Amino acid sequence: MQQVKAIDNHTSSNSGDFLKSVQLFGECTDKEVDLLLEGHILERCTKGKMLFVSGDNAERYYVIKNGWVKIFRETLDGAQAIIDILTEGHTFGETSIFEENTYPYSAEVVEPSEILSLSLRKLRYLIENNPKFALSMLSSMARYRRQQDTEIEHRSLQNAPQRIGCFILRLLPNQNEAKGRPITIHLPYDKTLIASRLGMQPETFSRALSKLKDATGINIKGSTLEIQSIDPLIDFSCSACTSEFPCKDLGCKSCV
Amino acid sequence: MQQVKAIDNHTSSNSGDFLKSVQLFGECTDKEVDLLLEGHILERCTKGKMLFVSGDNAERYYVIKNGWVKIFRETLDGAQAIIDILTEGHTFGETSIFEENTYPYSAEVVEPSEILSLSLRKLRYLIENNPKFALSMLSSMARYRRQQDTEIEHRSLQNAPQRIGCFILRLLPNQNEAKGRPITIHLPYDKTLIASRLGMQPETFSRALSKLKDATGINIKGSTLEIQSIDPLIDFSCSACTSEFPCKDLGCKSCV
DNA sequence: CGTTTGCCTTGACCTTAATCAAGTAAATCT
DNA sequence: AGATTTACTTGATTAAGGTCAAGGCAAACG
Repeated sequence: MQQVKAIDNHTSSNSGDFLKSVQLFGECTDKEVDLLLEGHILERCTKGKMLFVSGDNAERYYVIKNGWVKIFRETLDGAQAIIDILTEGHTFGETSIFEENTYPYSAEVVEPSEILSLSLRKLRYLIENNPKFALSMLSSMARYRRQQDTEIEHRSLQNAPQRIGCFILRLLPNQNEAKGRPITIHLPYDKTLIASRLGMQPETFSRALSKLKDATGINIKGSTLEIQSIDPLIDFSCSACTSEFPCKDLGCKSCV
Repeated sequence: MQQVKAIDNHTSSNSGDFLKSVQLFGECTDKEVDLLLEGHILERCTKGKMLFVSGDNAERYYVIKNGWVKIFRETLDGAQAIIDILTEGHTFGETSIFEENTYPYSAEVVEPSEILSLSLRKLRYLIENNPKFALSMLSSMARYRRQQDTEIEHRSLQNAPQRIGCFILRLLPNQNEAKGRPITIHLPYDKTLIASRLGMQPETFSRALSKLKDATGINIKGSTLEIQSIDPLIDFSCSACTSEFPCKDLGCKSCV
């Protein structure tokens, strides 16, 4: 019993530290974090786990501790529209506070992940009673909104190989430091999924990736990419973009 | 002097009523509305007027009383990415509170419009001091975010004629009442602009519109559309969409 | 009232990406 | 290890939309 409690506390404290590292909760007090964490669940999920389906009744929201989660919707005939694919430090499902308590999209784990789920009720309480937190939340939504604007822009201005190049650049944790030196990166999830994330077919992805290789000199071995310098990638992809590199608006791990 | 003041009050009161009719400000008290309106400017703008350019220092945000405003960004070589085209009751520039006080996009009036501009400082004050208002603002941002999600979805699931059909359906002020009866509508701004709003070339728009005409039996005379029944339009466009008609998420006038 | 301008349409052609169909590589299972 | 599934690649073909060029039409202007 004692032991179980100790473990609980430990877990909770870990999750507390993690929560504070998420931009949205960065300015919360210990007391607030404790409130938010009441009844929290930290789940280790395998690939394929559906967290919720569009239309489900929403009582919880989610924070990704690590891994990747696909946010999407489906038409009646099964075509998927991928809204976003999120990782470490991102939250989802929290806007259901404003949507009659249903989820407006589905969420599926696409790589082994640790996912924290928390009570929407407590989140709502915090928003309603702490103007400062409401401001954090607004700021976080504004950031996401800008990101989606950029997403729409990319779809209309960039072609397939350029979108892939841009996607790769956004995988770099610190784009400025990456300048000029060779890097090896791993694609974070299936190529087929990257393809639909970028709004193209798997075949197109495969071909566009080799065009990108020819154009920028990157090296591809399965899901491992060797990049001698990111400069050619920047030249190739960012020319069709309205913002300069490094792309502030985009969802790399460092700009959660 | 007395007279001028009277006019000012009158104007102010008009704008006050208008502001309260906007969802974002719907729950504001008279006192709050007065605060927001301090130093407001109501400007009658002609087509082509640039309200601000991306990167400009942001001190004011805007509310459209009537007319249409294009929100966009440009690449170095002049290609435009249209983020949105807004009308009556929509606000823009307000997220600059969270963006180091610069506008992340440009705004241009595309049809004769009356535009109200207000102080960002006072908006920020209200957000920081009235949790209820912060909540309204969050709700408004969540609504917009859902709209952008849907926009991304449409770009990937609908083809050109379907996107036009969907655009037309969203012009109807009350989609449910429109069911089954003949309607005449006018395209709200230039076809070329509608084309880029929908992410296609003017030539493609022109051809796609006649495909839509063939498929749904609508009648086109210049910028006037005669629709006997919207049902064929719904069948044609909404089949490639994840939400059922009427499309709740979308920016028709009635869902500001 | 004719001319000009800008907007729109149409036609011909080209590029891109989607689709269809095999084939290969890699991972998982037994 | 061999079998089976899944993910990925490659080739051939097709369709959708983009591009280039020319012409029509209507509103605005002199």
